[in-house]
Amino acid sequence: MDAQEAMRGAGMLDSSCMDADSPLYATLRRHYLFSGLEQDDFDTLVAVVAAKSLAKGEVLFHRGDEANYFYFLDVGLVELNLVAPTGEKKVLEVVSPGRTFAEAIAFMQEQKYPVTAEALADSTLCQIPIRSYVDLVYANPDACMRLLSDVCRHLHARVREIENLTVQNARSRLSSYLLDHVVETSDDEATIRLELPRHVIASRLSIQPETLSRLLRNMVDEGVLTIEDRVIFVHSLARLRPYD
Amino acid sequence: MDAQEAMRGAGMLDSSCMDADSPLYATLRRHYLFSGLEQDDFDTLVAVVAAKSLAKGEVLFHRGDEANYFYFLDVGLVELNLVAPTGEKKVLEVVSPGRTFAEAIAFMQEQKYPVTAEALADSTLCQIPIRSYVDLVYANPDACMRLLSDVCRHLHARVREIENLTVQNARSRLSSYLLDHVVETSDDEATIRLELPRHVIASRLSIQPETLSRLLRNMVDEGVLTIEDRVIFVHSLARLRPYD
DNA sequence: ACTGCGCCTTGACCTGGGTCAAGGACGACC
DNA sequence: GGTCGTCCTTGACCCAGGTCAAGGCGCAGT
Repeated sequence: MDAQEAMRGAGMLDSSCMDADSPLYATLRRHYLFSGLEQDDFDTLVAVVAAKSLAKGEVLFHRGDEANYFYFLDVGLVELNLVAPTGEKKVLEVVSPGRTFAEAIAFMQEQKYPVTAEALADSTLCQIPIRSYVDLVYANPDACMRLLSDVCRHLHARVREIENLTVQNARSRLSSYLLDHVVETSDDEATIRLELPRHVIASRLSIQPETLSRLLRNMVDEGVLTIEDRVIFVHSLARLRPYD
Repeated sequence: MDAQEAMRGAGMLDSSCMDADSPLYATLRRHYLFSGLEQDDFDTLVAVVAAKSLAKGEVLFHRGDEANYFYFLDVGLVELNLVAPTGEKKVLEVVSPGRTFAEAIAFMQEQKYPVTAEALADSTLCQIPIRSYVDLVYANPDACMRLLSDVCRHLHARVREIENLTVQNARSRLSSYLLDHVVETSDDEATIRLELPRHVIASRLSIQPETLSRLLRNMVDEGVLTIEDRVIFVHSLARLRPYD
């Protein structure tokens, strides 16, 4: 019990390296941050990669922690957030399976996580030592270029987010969010599936859950959409974005 | 007259390549994006670099323009901004001499400027073909690493900005701005020089000029600081950030 | 000297969205 | 089947900051 508790505290860690025939090995191999690597290089890297599991609500790392690893999410959901001195939390990003996160700190002067990572659901991930990866990249222009483009994409996403926050209001931010999550569309109608709990969505949009609730209510009242639990039917995509 | 007008329209361009003994050549050589390059590589690059000058208010490129160049600012001041469909403008960043900008788009999938660049003062800059630079970097791990760290620094700055916008209010954003612009400090006092017109500062902070004016007024009324045109004397640094 | 034009300040007013408080709906566990 | 916890909704109220309108100040051009 004690031992188990201790492991939970830092997330469970399985140091045994991955098998070359495991599905995870293959998935990782195909990831764009690794696909450019030579087979040998990849194998040396995998040897220092550890599997890790997190229970829902567990924190993987805190903002300001020394950053020695970046992560690949295999199963689950991880949120990257900022916490204000006053205690309020802002969700910057929600990472879904198949994606890496925190790879960008590898090249920052200050080797500290600029965000906090917390599991939104029970999750399993791969912990990749930054140092080892950087060494490989250094010798591999292709990987370097991919990494650059990856980081630039992040940068661009952040610029768009700042735009959302400053030149758009809550309603249009919600519209953008909804449009980004359409699962099926035809003509002027669409179906949307909300994959996250409402309060996480609210934080992503930098509004309060109450406001999110009210905005959705308004849209329903306007006849723009109908809501059935986590599924939303948009009746008029045109009217979803009134002031563009 | 006609010819001059035409040139102004797109900014004046001087295609003659730089002399190896000009001060600008030396400055560029020392810039961290170039200092890692071999002398030969640098010289081939310089051969395709063009000098450009902009009058105050002139736009260098618009958001969405095809991106073939990034820039080094030699003299002047350039603002990077976003314009909302409604016409309001948000200043993302103000570039001062000695800095490069737009280097990050080099590695984005979409080769379009994500922001608009506008001269805040008469400026002269170097126009560097992205393609040529990328080719060099590709062959040069050192330069690649520097570039990565540069882009990551930008990314981190954006994350901090999002934090400012969401978890801090206008007053603390202003405090942060002031603290970032201290020119002289001793004990609990400091002197600050505002290098930019008030309305540009306001936009950087995502507030209206009126609000900026009022916030400064409040601080003066509270006895926290005194203002003399563009110079601000802070009497109590402690009281500048009341709620941290 | 006069006029015009940026740029800043001030006041009066308005509103989007936050805060607080009170439930309702649903599932998990005993 | 209760009861607790989590998540969501709704209503009432409030406030930071935006908007609108009216000057003030400095300086460039004639």
